[in-house]
Formats: sequence, C-alpha cells, structure tokens
Amino acid sequence: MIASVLLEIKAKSVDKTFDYIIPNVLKETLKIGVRVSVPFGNQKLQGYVLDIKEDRKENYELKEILCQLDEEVILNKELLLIGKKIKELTLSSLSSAYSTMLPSALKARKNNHTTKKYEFYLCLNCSVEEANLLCKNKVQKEIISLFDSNITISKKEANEISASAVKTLLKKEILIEKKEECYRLQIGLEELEPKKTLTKEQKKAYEEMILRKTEATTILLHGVTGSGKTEVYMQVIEEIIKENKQALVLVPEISLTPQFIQNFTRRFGTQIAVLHSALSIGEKYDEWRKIMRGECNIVIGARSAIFAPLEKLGIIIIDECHSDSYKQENKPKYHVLDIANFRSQYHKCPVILGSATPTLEIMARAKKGLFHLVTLTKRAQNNTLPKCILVNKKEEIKKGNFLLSEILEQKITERLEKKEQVMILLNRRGHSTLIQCSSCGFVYKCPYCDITLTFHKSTKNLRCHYCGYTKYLDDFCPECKEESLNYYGLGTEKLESKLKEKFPNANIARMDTDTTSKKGTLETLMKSFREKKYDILIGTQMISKGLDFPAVTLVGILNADMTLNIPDFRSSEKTFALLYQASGRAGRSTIPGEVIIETFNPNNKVLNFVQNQDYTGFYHYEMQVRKLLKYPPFYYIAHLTIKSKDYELARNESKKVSEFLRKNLDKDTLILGPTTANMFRINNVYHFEIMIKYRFDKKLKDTLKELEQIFMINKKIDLDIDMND
DNA sequence: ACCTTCTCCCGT
DNA sequence: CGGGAGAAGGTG
Repeated sequence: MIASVLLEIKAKSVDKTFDYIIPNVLKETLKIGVRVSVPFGNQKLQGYVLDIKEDRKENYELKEILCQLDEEVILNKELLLIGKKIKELTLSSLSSAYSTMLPSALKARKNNHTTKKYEFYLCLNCSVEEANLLCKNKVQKEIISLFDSNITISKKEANEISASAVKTLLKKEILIEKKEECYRLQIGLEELEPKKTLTKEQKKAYEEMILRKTEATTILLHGVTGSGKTEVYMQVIEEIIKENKQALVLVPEISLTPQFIQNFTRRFGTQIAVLHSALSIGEKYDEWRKIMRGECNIVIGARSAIFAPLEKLGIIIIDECHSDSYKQENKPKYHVLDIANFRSQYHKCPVILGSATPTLEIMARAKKGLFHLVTLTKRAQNNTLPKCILVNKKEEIKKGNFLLSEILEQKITERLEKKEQVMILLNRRGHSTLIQCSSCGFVYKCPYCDITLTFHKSTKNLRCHYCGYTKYLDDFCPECKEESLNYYGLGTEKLESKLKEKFPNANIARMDTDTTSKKGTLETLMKSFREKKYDILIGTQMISKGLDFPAVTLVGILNADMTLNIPDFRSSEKTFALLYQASGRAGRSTIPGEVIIETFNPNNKVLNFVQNQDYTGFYHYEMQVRKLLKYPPFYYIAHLTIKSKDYELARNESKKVSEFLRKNLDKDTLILGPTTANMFRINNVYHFEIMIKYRFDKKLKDTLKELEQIFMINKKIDLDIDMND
C-alpha cells in the first residue's frame, strides 16, 4: 500500500505529493486526511496524506512513513476540496492553503508541543469494604470514603487531601487511574434568555431566510445600524438547529467581544464553539476538535472560522460583510466570501450577508438578482437614526478652534451635564504625527520606510507605524542641536490630553492599538465604558465597528477626510462605511443621537451622503465613478506587487513583468504600471505595483502562474499576486 | 526546508 | 588550480 503525501513546507517548488510505503502497523489506521511524519532527504518532515493507493507504476525505491500524527482525520473530504479551491483562486501553494485552514496547533513548527489536555480520574479496583480493610492509614481511608457516594473521583481533588496517599494507593493497586480528554475552554453557563419579538421588517427577513434554508443561495440582509440583525440571525439559527443542522457565524475580530458571545450563550447555552485570536493555541485546538467531532451546533468566529469542519452545515452568517478583515492579508490571500460560497454549494445551505454598508460588489450582485435582498430600514427599538451635522473645519480654524469645533465642544458640554456618553473618532494613533525643527526645517522620518515618524508621548519615543522602528526623542534637533522642535498633527494620544485639559471633570478613556495591545484590556475598557465609568471614549476606527453602548448619544468624528485622500479606489467606500458605522454608534437606545463630522471638504459628496445617512445615494453615485474609471464591480482587479531590497532590480523586473503581461493577456485587459506603491519603501524593501483590470481573460491565470514560476527561483525579488483585490 | 552539487570568479 | 560564495537542483 502506497500513500501520496503533501509535505508541509512553504517553498512552492515542492508543492506536489510524494509517495511513501505504508508500513504494516499503519495499514489499518491510516486514512486520507491525516498528518504523517515522513523521511525526506535526510530530514524528518510533516505532511498530509492526500491519497492511498494499492501500488505504483514508478520503479524507484520508496521510503516508509515513519508514523501517523493524528488519530482522527483532520482534513475531511470537504476541507480537502476547499484547499484545492484556495489554490485555484489565489494561485497559492496547496500546502499553504491547508496550513491556513487548520488551527496552529496542527501546523508543523519547531517546538510545537500543543497536545490534548487530559483530566485524570481515580476509581476503586475493589469494593469499598475491601479497600477499607486493605488500608489502615487515616488519610488513605479518607480518600476511600470519597467513593461512598461516587464511582470515580477527580485525581486533583484527591491530591488535595494527600498526594502521597494517592500515590501509595495506586501503587498498592487499590486505586486505578483513568485519563479522559478534556477541553481547556469552558463556556460559562449563562441563564438562558428568551427570544425577543421581531418587528415587521425583521419578521420578513426571517421568513425569507427560512424559505431558502435548503437552497445554495446568498441573501443580503441590508439593515441600518441598530436594526437588530443579530436577533434575526439567532432566530433563524434556532430553526436550523431544530432540524439537526449546524450554523456558522462570522464576525470581524473586533466585534468578537465577550458581550457578543454572551448574547449567543444566553440564547443557546453550551452548544457553541468559539474561535478567535484571544484564545490560546491549546484552546483553539480544543474548540476545533469539539467542532470536528460534531459536539456543537453553532460556531462563532473571525475570518479563519470559515474553515470550521462542521459536517451538517445548515447556514453561514457573515456579519458586517463589508469588513476588510474578511480578506486575509498574507498568503494565501483568500476572501471569506469565496469560501462561504463554496461551502454553501457543498452543503446546499444559504449564506447570509449582513451589513448597513455593503460593498458595491455585494450590493451590485444583489440588485442584479444574483443575491436575494432583504432590507431593514428601521431601528429595532423604533428610535430614529442619529441627526448628523457637517462642520467646516477651515472656518473653525479661522475662528481659532484648532482642537474641536465650537458646536462639538458645546454639545460635549451638554452631554457631560446630562450624564450621557460621548464617543470621538480620530483615525490616527499616537500623539503628534509630524515632528519638525522650526530652526532648520528638519523632519523626523523612518530610516527604513518613506514615512514620517509618529511621536508617542507616553513612552516619549518616535515610532514608525509601518515597520515598528522606534527611537527615543531628544529635546533638541538632531541636525542643528537647537531646542526648537515643533509637534504637528493630531493623534488620539494628544487628543486625550487636550480633552482632559478642556473637560477636567470628565472621565476620558482612549481605545486604540496602543492602549489595547495587552490581552484583555480591550474587554475591560469596553466593560467600564458600558458601565458609565467614563464619559468620553476616544478611539481609532476600532470603536466604529458594531459596538453597542446604549448611553452614547453623541458621536464626534474629527478629520473625516483623512481616509478619503488615500490613493485607493476603495477609499470612498471605506470612508463612507467607517463614518456611517461610527455615526450608528449614537442614540441606539431611547434618547435620539447626534453626530458631528468635522471636515476640510464640507462639499465632498461622500461626506454629504454620510450626513444624510443615505446609503442608496452613495451607492448610485459611487457606481457611476467605478463604471467610468473601470473599477469593480464593472471590472475585476488583480494586483501584482514586486518587492526587493535592490531598487534598480525591483524597477527593472517590474517593467519586464508589465511587458510580459501586455504580450500575453487579452487586448481588452488593461495593464497599469508599474508604478511605485503607495508605501514605496517599507522596511528598506522597495515596492512596485502593477494593476490588471480585466473582465473575462482566459489567459490571465495561466500567465500569472507562469510569472510565479519565474519569480520563484529568484530569491532577491518577491512577486506578490492578489487575484481579487 | 535543507542539503548537495554546480558554477563562477578570484588569487597565488 | 584550489577555495569560497552563491545559485541551482533534488528530496519519494
């Protein structure tokens, strides 16, 4: 018997299977989809068994599999197919596809010793009477007495009485030890909460989903912020579970708070498995195995949870489906929606996409009739959407209001008096974004990236937000030695200290990657804010997503144009979603909310659509722009990035690549570039970009595959292909 | 990934 | 011609 093994190594040159002889001891147990350890050259490597066959045609000597690494199959039929799909969609290697699909405990890494956790139990080898006769020791008898009411006791418990007595009893064979696998993560038992009554609109959405529960279809649930999408999801899931099927719920990492999970545990109890980055490797591994064994009906998780090996999948829910966290940034650059689509076909089950601001691609498909569209136009508690005011920051600066506009300051004061809460969004962390010497004009820049360094006051250092370079900031200019450094640019840290001066009686909290990098601080901060321990919450975009703080009645958005000016065809869409979502944090309970948006371009169309909370208007406007400029959803975009530490090499090679593309691709396909990337130099690596706009180019995949092959050999230069950007 | 072999350039 | 560096090639 022969097994075809795919080795788990990153190098693409070995992205093929190798045949090994299955030794007699493994003949019974070895199955397709388990990992094995095999000899490869003079090393020992891990691989996945992808095929088992009777014999082989080749006539060279084969080596034997060393051992089997899993008792259970870890790549079932469906996962095996998904891996192939990822390879096809992203042009990545099959082994990298499988390895992103699996929990990290199952990945080949040095000193990776995550194993199953066992709980040890003790039980009697004889009757209680016999045991009592056999031991005269008082402590030993105490342990034996535990068996009066139990057949087995936990070893931990017994050890607390006396570890040495337990040892002796085991030695005398009066007790025997048993071990049982246990799960590290224990979901706290919550008191179950009954379901809420649905509004008319929610009911309609619910019914549409139930109607299509056995169709391999996609339903877009387009609901305004606070329209109660979660309640709809939960009631649909309830129906799915009743039919002995399972549900997969995806949310962006940031929304995966204990709060959110609690909502589900309060409705569904312990039949839930959770997968997110705050879990340890061991905990994730346990949750994953729980899923694999079919011990839970609902999986809630971030991006990679889309690979949760549920065998009876009945529904896939992707909440906040516009979030860019659903696209993996490193290889393989897969998109959750593509995987969801595949699984939906495989299981004949619907995919529910939920968002207040769907991407244009998603909405266009819904309007075209490829997706079913359900709309929630009203907030669930029937409160109104927040009132939104645009403020011209240019005018404010003329008036001398540098930090906050007059109206925002006034409204904050009002809220503080009324003991209501305020959220302020400033999408830039740190203290000052530009440090310049007023004497000689010197500006601090990152020595490895083309970017100015941001000053962080709490640590008194300068930091590059791209490569992490850090430098202590002296009081004098490093060029002319004058003590004349000026701090320009507003970040969340400076905003916090300035607001503390302005509102000395307010409790102010700041939430950004600097204050929440430590595990658990994010949760604590959100909990304290919810409990009204703070009056004002300052934060970067992380405060905009899906958070529900009922006492917030005012949202301030500072420097709203910032994201608008990044040269990316999606910047309008991203800005709209960010600001709209942030606005949606206001007035989620009974008191109506207000939103103040400060901008230097009060006439900007996108901001006006945000002001009017007009998604449809924005959609039609932006669709025209996209059509005119040949962007998605009218054209597909593939992005090539050519990276090298050698500037000349990167420049020349990227020119060659674009020539190669022009020669090989269809005439209707547009090839733009090479141009220097937005961030031209990161960590001393130069980046060049080529953009391919295409509609139906049959030659595209093969041409790009060929390019990959060519670049694989060259170690000095890196080609990065993003197929569905 | 890692190890072996091949190739190219330089220096005595 | 030997030695070192780096690219190319192979692993079942």
